Amino acid sequence: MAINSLMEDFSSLDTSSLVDKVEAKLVQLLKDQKLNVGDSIPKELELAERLGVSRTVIREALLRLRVMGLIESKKKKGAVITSPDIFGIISKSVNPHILDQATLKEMFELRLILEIGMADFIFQRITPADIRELKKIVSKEPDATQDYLFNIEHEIAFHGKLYEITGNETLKKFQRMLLPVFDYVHHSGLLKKQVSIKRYVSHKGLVDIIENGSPEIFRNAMRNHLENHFSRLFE
Amino acid sequence: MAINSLMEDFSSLDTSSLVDKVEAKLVQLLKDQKLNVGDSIPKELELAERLGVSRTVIREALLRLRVMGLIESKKKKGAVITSPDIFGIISKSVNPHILDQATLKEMFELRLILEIGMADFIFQRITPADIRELKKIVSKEPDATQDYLFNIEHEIAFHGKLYEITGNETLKKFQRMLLPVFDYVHHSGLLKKQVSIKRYVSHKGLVDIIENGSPEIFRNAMRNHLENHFSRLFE
DNA sequence: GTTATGCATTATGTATGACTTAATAAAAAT
DNA sequence: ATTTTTATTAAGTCATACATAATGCATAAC
Repeated sequence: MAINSLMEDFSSLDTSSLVDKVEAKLVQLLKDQKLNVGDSIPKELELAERLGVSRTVIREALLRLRVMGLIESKKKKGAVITSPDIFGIISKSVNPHILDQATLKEMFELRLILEIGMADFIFQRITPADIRELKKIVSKEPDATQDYLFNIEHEIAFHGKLYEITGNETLKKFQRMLLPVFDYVHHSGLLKKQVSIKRYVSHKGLVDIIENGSPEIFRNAMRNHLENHFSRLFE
Repeated sequence: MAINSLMEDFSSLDTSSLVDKVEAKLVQLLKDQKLNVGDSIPKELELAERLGVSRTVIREALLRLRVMGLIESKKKKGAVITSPDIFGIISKSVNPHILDQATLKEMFELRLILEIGMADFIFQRITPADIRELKKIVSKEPDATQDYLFNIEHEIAFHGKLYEITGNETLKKFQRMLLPVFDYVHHSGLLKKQVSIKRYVSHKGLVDIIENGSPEIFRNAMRNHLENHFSRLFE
């Protein structure tokens, strides 16, 4: 029993640093005081005084918030609250060369999941202008013999447009984050070799379905279109 | 011509702070030198000396890397490279109270996309043990009249298990990040009121399909299962 | 010989004060 | 009234000192 309570004391040992605490306090300040985007928070010195720590600590804590995209600090004006662009922030820190291989492979999979799952949003929000643009992109589709880079570019243009059609900016940013990863994984030795470059449902086929089909049909078509990628994962 | 070169000067105007530059240099160091996870980078003072800036600047730059999850600094041992847990990092900064409404709604949509899109991975990687567990969860399914919190808990248990089955840890972390957002959006006035709580394909129905059906069938069933959410977005 | 214990060392963490720079506001000049 | 100058303010940068905690080594204990 005595040991038990001792253990509890151990587990509840506060291992967090001063900066950690200040950071938590500041985040809570943002939450509690219902501060809106654009509002400015107290000056470094004032915070330092109020929390009874040095300006150094305050600066580090504020810096963390800044890296997380919660605030933006301007000279003279102090720090103002910003609407955090999460994926903008992290896409900066998503570096295929640094991420471990397991994570990279999982992000590769994530793309496949997204493109199959987003069918309903495409059908719900597509406009005639979108369809025209898709057709324009498809009309420029290079045949397999053409320059590799040109193929990549076309891939990105087509699939990127699909993301755009969903009208979901967060999703689009997510894709932008995934792009370099996908390319990296595709060419690294991380996956099995591409067995056959059979051509499944083409981009043109997908556009036809978008125009005349349904989300259900589109999902299966997209799944088929991505078969080359899936087979490298599953077989 | 003069104007042109002037413009170039403008565009290339270096607006970045000292810390920005040091940060970039450090990231490049990680990339170039092919440093592996676990390797340690030079000490603060050494970096300060080599780059000709104060330790303060170095510390700020290192702090950024730390917030991004690229390094971890230990006393005495200096900073060591870590495998960044991206979603772990951002889920810390995903705070429904701080994110703007548009982003929140988009993240709500993101969940729907994921759960429909992940069918293939479920079917590919599911084990008999998984099916048993799913059935166990379903057997405890509360009827609609029961305690609200209990329902939520059940929802999370079931859908969380599905994510787990995909074997994609990154996806799972992503879900954990989305969870509070989803709950928040569900109850805020952000979406249209839930028109009818018709019951579509049930959890039990989904399990049956997982056992005897195919990814194609599952996708449509899941789409139907989520109809209540979709209708709040689309109608 | 192996295991504790204590001590010195080292690198990050925190504190303080001074100075630089840039943005804003106030004052002065036109 | 508008522009220019000046002063002020708060963040950015620097230097230094000390605190704290982890590591390794030396010594002591068994």
